[in-house]
Amino acid sequence: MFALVDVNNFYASCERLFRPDLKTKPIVVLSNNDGCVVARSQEAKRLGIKMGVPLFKVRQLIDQYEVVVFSSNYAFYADISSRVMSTLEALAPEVEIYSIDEAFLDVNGLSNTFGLNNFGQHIRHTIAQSIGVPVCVGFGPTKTLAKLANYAAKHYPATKGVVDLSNTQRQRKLMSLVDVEDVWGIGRRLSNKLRHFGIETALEFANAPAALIRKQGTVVLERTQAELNGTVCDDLEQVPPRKKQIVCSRSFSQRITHLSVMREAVCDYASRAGEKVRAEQAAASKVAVFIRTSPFVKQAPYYSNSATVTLGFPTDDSRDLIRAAVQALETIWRPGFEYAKAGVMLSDFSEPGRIQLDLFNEYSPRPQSKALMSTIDKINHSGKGLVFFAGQGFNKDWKMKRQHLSPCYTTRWSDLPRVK
DNA sequence: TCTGGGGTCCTAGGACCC
DNA sequence: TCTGGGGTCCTAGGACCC
Repeated sequence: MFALVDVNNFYASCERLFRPDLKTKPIVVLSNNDGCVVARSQEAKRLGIKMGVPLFKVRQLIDQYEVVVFSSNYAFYADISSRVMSTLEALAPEVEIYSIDEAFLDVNGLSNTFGLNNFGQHIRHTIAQSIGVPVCVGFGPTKTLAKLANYAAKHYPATKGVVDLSNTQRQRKLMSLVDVEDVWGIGRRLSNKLRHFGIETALEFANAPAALIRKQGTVVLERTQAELNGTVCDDLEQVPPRKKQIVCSRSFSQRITHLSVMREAVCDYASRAGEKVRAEQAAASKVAVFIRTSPFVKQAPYYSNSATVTLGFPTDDSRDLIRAAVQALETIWRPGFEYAKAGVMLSDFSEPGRIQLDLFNEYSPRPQSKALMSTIDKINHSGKGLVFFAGQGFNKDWKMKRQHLSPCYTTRWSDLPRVK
C-alpha cells in the first residue's frame, strides 16, 4: 500500500508562511523572468487564472482583484520542501521524494495498527504543526491509485484532505467520476487520442482492452492501465537514481544580439552546470549548447540550433565545461537574430573515480582541479561572497528579472523575519 | 513591451557488425 | 518475383511529469 503526500499549492503556501496577512488573499507565483504563472492559491484559481498563463495576459485580473504577485524564490521553497520531507521520513519507514512538493510513502503494515484515514490525518496535522503548510494524502495499492486518491482528497472538501482507496469498489466509483486526462501519466495528447475511442473517464480507460491501449500508446500507457487495475508496475524508489543529464537554461530578461554577450551567458550557465555536476559527484563527457530566438514573436525570423562537444574524457572542472560550451556556441552562433534563450546540457556521465581512457588519450587531469573547484563551491555557498570566471561577465544585463521576490526567510541571515 | 526550467522514458530509424 | 537473420548503439522526436 502506498500513500501520496502532496503540499497544496506549494509555492503559494510557502509564500504565506511568513505572511499571515495573505492567508485569504489570492496569490500567484511566477516562473523565472516573471514570465508565466506557475503556482496559484485557491483564491487565485477561483478567479480563473490558469496554470502556465503568461503574466501579461492576466494583468487585468490581477489588478482588478488585487492578486498578490511573487517571483519564484526557489531557495526558500527548496528549504521548506526539505523540512516537509524530513518530517515525512520520521512518520513512515520508507519514503520516495518524488518532486519538490510530493512524496510517496510505503505504508504497508501501518493500516492495521493505525487505520489509514487516521494515519492520513496524523500526517496532515504533524506537517501543519511543525512546518505550517497544508497537505493532502491519498492511499492506494499502486502509486497511480494513490495519485488518484490524492486528486480526490484535493478536489472534494468532504474528504477532509485524506482519501483511502484500498477498496476496489471505491476505486471504481472514483474512476467513473474522473476524466481520463486527470490520470497520472495521461496528458493532453494521449487523452485526445483515447477520446477517439470513446474513452472519457478513468474507469473507461481501466476497462479498455489492453491491446488497444498498447497500440495507442506505449508500454508506459499499458503500465498506467495495469496500475489503475491494481497491479503494481512502479515500486518505491528510496535511493534517487543517478542523473543522466544536467541542464542549465534560462530565458534572458532582454534579447541578446551580440556574440560577446551570448558568450557571457553560456559561460555562466556552464559554470552553474559545473556546480550541479559536482554536487551530483559525477563527471560529464558531453557538453551541449542550444540557443534560440523567441518562438512567440512572429515578426522576427526564428532560429534555433544546438551543438554538442564530446570531450573524450569525463570532467567536473568548470574550466573544461566552459571551454567546450563556448566552442559549441561558436559553431551555432548566427548574427542578425534576437536571441531569447540559451542553455547548457551535460551528459554521458561516468561514475566518480572510474574514468575510462582510451589508448591514445592524451588526457591528464588538471593539477589541483578538485581543490580549486571545491574551494570555489565552498566560497559560493558560504554566503560571504561570490567568485566566478571572468567569462561570465560583470554586467549581466541579460540576467533574469525577478521584480516580486520575497525575502529568503529561512536561508539568509539578513532576511530573517524580525518580531518587534 | 511581456510567454519557465528541469527532468524521464520510449520508439523508430539509421549505421554498423557478424 | 525473388532480396537473411540477428544484434548493438546512437539520435531525434514525442510523450509525460512537476
